[in-house]
Amino acid sequence: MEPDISAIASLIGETTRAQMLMALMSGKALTATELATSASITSQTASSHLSKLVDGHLLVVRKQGRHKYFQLRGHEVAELIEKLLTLSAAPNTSSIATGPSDPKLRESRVCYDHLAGEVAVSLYDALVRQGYIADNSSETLITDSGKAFFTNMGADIAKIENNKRPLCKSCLDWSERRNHLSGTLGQWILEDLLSKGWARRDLNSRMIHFSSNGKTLFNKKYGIASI
Amino acid sequence: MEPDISAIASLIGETTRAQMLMALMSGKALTATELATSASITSQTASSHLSKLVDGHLLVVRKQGRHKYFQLRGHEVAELIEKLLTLSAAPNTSSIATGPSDPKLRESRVCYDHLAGEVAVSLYDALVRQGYIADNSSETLITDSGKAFFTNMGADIAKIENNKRPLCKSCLDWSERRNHLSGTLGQWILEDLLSKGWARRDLNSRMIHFSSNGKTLFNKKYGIASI
DNA sequence: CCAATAGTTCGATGAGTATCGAAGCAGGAA
DNA sequence: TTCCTGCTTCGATACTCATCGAACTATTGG
Repeated sequence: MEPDISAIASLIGETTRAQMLMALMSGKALTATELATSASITSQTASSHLSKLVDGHLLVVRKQGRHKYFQLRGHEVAELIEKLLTLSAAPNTSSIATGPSDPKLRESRVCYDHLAGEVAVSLYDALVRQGYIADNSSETLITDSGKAFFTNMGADIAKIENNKRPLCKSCLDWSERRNHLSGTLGQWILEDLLSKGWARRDLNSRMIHFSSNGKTLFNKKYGIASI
Repeated sequence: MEPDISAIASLIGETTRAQMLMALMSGKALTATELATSASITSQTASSHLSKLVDGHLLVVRKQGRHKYFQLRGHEVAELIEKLLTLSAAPNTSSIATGPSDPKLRESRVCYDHLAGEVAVSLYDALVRQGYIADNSSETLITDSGKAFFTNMGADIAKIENNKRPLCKSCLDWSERRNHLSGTLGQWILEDLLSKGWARRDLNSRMIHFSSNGKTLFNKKYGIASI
């Protein structure tokens, strides 16, 4: 028998559940009540939805005291949602025509485990321009000079390369409609800039807030031309 | 506003519509009645579903006389369904535990525009073994000797490479749980072996039937060790 | 022109399910 | 213990939507 794709799709195909999943695209683990309030429903309803999402293997749950922390099951689930995002954003751009309600969200946000938005697209372009990654329109690769560059930045390339997941992967940005960097390297960049204190996650959204100093350093280190 | 992923997901999240989409994963254009019978519903119901799928930009329709031919909108939609397939197949393997009902389907089938199943996995392995493609666990690439090999096979590499779509792309096979070849090269291989008459599409399913002679030639040309 | 086939529209029915109030359970705090 | 909070279970309600019969439009073939 072919697997039944409708089971998983119908889990996502419900507005409130979809809202919860989008909230979890921040990569953070959220409690049941946090997810309930973010989707504007009661805790009873949220509980029902969340158990369905866990049963459907889209979420994992970790119990901690009297709290239950929910998270996306892994990057595979995140990638599925990304694909849905780009397909959802594509056709309506002309018909809805209104810009994004939140310009800050358009500028920089988290896409599960890597950076997205204008900043991420600029970063991608800058890395290509400097020859650290190569985008030959078929696939995205890290170059030798790129490996040297990231090693110099403090990354353990061998470690993050030794993974089933691709090191580099271009991921279509739904707001910019251009490539940004995903994969384990994209993951490292996000973790690195958070640990360096250049930016911090928003508490309640997928947004990323750069400090003005952090933004300057980020642009300088990665050779991004600031306007 | 973030795009609403639930709209598209709910289109797929209905069993009969999902069946129709799976039927269209054969890559062929099918008429409304063909899709209706394949999903065991009346033409009225099918008509309703199909118009929703077209409105949701998952299908395109082409009118020809009194027939309406439906097709997946493009490889992006096919890739979304592939991702759903692998996620759907993954968790239940141990719980359901039964093999695929149709061993022929497991052996070789079409995945929108490329080959899938055991044959496709063997092909992938053979190409890697001979150094025609390189799978460095991060991404899949065609090598120079691979380019020479496929040019010798009659492919116009420059033409199929000059595309927004990746030339090589590994695609996880849901039945084998291993990589097979997708992308424009995977597309070329399928078209080539069909045009050479080594195999033919099944009329009513995603199955691919190799002629015994065609299978021998296929194995020989691509250096696949037959058991 | 008439018959046959492909597909659509409309309306009624029915199944599935999201929602929340009320009650219950469990972990942590006083 | 007693209270408070986070989460779950149960049951009733309401809403969405898949389904099909019946009637209708459009295209092809004689």
